[in-house]
Amino acid sequence: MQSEQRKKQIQAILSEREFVSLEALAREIGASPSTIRRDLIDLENTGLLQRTHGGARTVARETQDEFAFRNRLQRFEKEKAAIGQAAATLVETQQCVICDTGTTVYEAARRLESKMPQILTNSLPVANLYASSAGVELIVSGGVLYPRLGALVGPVAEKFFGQFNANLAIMGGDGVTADGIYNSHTLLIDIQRKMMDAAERVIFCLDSGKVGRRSVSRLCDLDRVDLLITDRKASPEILDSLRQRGLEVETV
Amino acid sequence: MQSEQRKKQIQAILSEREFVSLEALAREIGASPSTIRRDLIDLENTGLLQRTHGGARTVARETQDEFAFRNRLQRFEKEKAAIGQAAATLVETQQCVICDTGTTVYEAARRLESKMPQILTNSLPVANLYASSAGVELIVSGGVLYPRLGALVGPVAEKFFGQFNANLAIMGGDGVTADGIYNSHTLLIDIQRKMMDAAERVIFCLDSGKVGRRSVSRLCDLDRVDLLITDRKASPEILDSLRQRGLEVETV
DNA sequence: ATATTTTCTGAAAAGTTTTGAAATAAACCT
DNA sequence: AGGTTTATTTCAAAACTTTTCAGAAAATAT
Repeated sequence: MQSEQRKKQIQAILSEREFVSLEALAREIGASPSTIRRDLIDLENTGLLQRTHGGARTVARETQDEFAFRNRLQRFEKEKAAIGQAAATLVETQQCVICDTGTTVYEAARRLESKMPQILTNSLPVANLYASSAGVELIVSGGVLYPRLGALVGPVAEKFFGQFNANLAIMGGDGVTADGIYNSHTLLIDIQRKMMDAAERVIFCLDSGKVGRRSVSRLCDLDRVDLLITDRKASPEILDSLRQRGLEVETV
Repeated sequence: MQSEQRKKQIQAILSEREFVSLEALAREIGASPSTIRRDLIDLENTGLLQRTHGGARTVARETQDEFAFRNRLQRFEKEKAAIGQAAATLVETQQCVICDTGTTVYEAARRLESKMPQILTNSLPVANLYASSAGVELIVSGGVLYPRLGALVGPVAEKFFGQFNANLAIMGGDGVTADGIYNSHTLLIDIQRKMMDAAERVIFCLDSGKVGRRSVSRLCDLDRVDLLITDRKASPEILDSLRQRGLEVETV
């Protein structure tokens, strides 16, 4: 059997188990340990696995699923998509839009291509959306990458949003009550405030699971928000209480 | 049987399996190994498959190519990987490394995980590498996304690299002669200079196709470079002329 | 239609790369 | 520390490629 074929087989085996011993590989593939070892060296050099004593293991990150957040997209998937769609229609051609991190904002961002917008973002997933599209001008804030979210955080990101002015900010969060908007990621809060300061109009996109909920950190009062978009499953009582506080609410 | 007919058959076979041995092809098609081999050479030259020892494989592997730049990775693929590997070994644990844009630098960057480095970069592909890896601290420069390269450019990116100090800069380019390093992407030049200023040690990774070549813009003199890593196919005469100018050159 | 040139094919010789085994060195475990 | 397991190095055999060449097939010219 040829080297290419063997390497493919090794990768297939490693995609199922996390670790394989050299001995097991040699047995399963039917080649000598020396040969397998050489294959492993090659595969390690191309970054496809990690060699260990006695075998090999998968390299830590899964190159397939870019972001852990992709998985979270499952919950309220349809609702998030509808909210995103509604937010995207509020953007006019060639406007400058700030896009926050989070799945719902991501759903909005991916529907903006036809508007030829200028997008300011600290979200790596959003940046990747338009990485090979010439129609959208995408400006990425700098910052330290916060792995779980794919968000750029820290002083560099914060300063970035202090420099610009935008027509619109499409924001996300983890909860909203009559007391204000909440977010569980404390690192993001200061950046989100700067985003809101920089935008003429602030829109929050929160699925119904977040309406009426609080989270660790309070981001802002409701009067800092121009529009909340959520879905029809949200409790009407709570939405009423928000409207009474002067917040414009749209349900989709 | 005609050559065109055989080639069509080879492609049909390869569209089903990912790899075929020469022997199997010769048997299935009913031609001598010599003939099949010549067909494979032709098909490889037109980029329709990749020849290997003992057979051929489809070229369309790595379905995850998020970026157009991935396609360019085909040329000098092995050389770039080897150069990247060599550059990665120069990084010590927990060092701070600046990673430029470009495929060769990308190959180096993806081999840094075990070094637990702090990476500063304006390359979106590099950022994505460690988007869900906690072991690497990744700091992304801000900037306007230049779609074709996945690079962040402009004053934000330039200023970013002016703020930091790093142990090492792993750089790419489009050409090197005794007159200096060249790059065809003018937008990147100013940023690259800032990267080099910020690093204690500057390493350029250029495959042999770029040795002895010039390009539109001159990036810097050779004395700004601490080490050039290239592959063995590079012309020895030109490498000698570079060494005579005091440049340290490593071939892999 | 026939002769001549050109291209293509398959086989053999010469040169590389790859492989598995043995010897040596390093790493791991208790 | 001592014993065991795993890696690295080394080397000859095997497998594969490239080169070369003569004959067959195809194309072109006469």
